[in-house]
Amino acid sequence: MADLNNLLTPLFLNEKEIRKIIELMFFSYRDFTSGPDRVLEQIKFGRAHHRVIYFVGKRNNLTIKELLKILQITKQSLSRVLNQLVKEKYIILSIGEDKRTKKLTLSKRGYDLEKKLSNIQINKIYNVIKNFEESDINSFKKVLYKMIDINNQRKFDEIN
Amino acid sequence: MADLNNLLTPLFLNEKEIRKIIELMFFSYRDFTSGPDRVLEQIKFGRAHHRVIYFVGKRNNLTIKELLKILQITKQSLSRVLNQLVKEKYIILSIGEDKRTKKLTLSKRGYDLEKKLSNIQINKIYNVIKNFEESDINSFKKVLYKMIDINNQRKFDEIN
DNA sequence: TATTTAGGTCAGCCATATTGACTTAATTAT
DNA sequence: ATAATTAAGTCAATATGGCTGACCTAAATA
Repeated sequence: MADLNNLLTPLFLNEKEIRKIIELMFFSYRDFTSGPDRVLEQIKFGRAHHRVIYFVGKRNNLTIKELLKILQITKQSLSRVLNQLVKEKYIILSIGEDKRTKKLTLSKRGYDLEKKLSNIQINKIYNVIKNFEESDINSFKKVLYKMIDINNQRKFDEIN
Repeated sequence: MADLNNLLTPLFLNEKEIRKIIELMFFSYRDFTSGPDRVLEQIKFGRAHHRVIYFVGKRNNLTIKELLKILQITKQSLSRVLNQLVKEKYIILSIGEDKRTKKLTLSKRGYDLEKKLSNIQINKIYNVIKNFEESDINSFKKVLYKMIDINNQRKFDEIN
C-alpha cells in the first residue's frame, strides 16, 4: 500500500480523510435502513424481508436461484424469510418453464408493502439529492459503484 | 412528495435512478464490511467488535456513555462485546476523573487489531478514490454526509 | 442411465440486537 | 445532609438473521 501520510500525497487521500469516509459509510447506512426497519418491526418482519420484496418487486418472475445470487445468503437463510412472505401472501410462487424452478412475484399486498418501505428510502434520498447539482450526484454514484467488489459490480449491472 | 416521474423532473431525480442509489448503498456497504468480517471470524469476533475498537482507537479515553452515543446500541448489547475485548486484553479500562465513569483505551494488541481491520477498508477506499478527481470525492462525501440523519450529522461533526 | 441442478427441509449453532428489572457507587441539587 | 440523578453493570428472556451439515425430491441434461 502507498504511504497515505506522505507529504506528497494529495490531502483527500490521507488516512484521516479516508477514515471519515469509513464513518460516513457507517452512519449513512445505518440511517438509510432505520426508516424501513421501524415499519417492518410493527408487522414482525425484518430487514431481510424488505430485501426480498425489493428485488422481487424489481424483477418479477425472479427465480430463487437468481434471488440468492443477488442477496448472497444461503438458501436456508432465505427460506425462513421467503416462506413467511409466501404464507402471508406478500409473494406468489409459480412454476417456471423449467419445472424445477419457481418464479417469485409480488401480490398486490406485497407490492403495497414494497412501496411503503422503499418510499421511505426513496423520499430520504430524493430530499438529499434535490439540493445537489446533477454532477455531484453523478460523482456520488460513480464512487459508490466503484466501492462495490468488481464481481458484484457486474451483478449490479445485470439487474440494472 | 414530489412526483418523481413527472416529465419536468430532472432525469437524475427519477424513481428509477433513486432506486439505483438504494442498490448502490446495499451492495457497497456489504462489500465494504466483508473484508474485516472475514478476519474477525477467525478470532471469533464480529463486526460489533470492530466498531468498538475503531471508535476507541479514534478517541482514546472514550467513556462508555460516549461510545454508546456513537454506536446507538443499548449498554446490554455493548457489554458482551466490550467484556470480551477487555477480557482478551484488546481494550484497557481505567477510572475517569468522575469516578463513576470508565475510560476505554486500546492496548498494543487492540491497536494492532484495529490497524489490521481498518487497513482493509482504508486500502479498499484508497484504491477506489485514487482514480478519481478530488472534486468527485468531495461530491461523494458531501452527498453521503447529507444521507445521515441531521442529529447524527452533528455526532459525526463532534468526533471529526 | 447417470449426473447435475433447483429447490426444500431439519437440526443446531452463533452474533447482534432488543426490553425490562434491578443494583452499586458517585456526583449533584435541594 | 439528604435526595435525586447519573454512569455503569448485570440477569434473564426474546427476536432476527445469518451460518453449517445432512439429507431429500423432482426435473433436466450429459
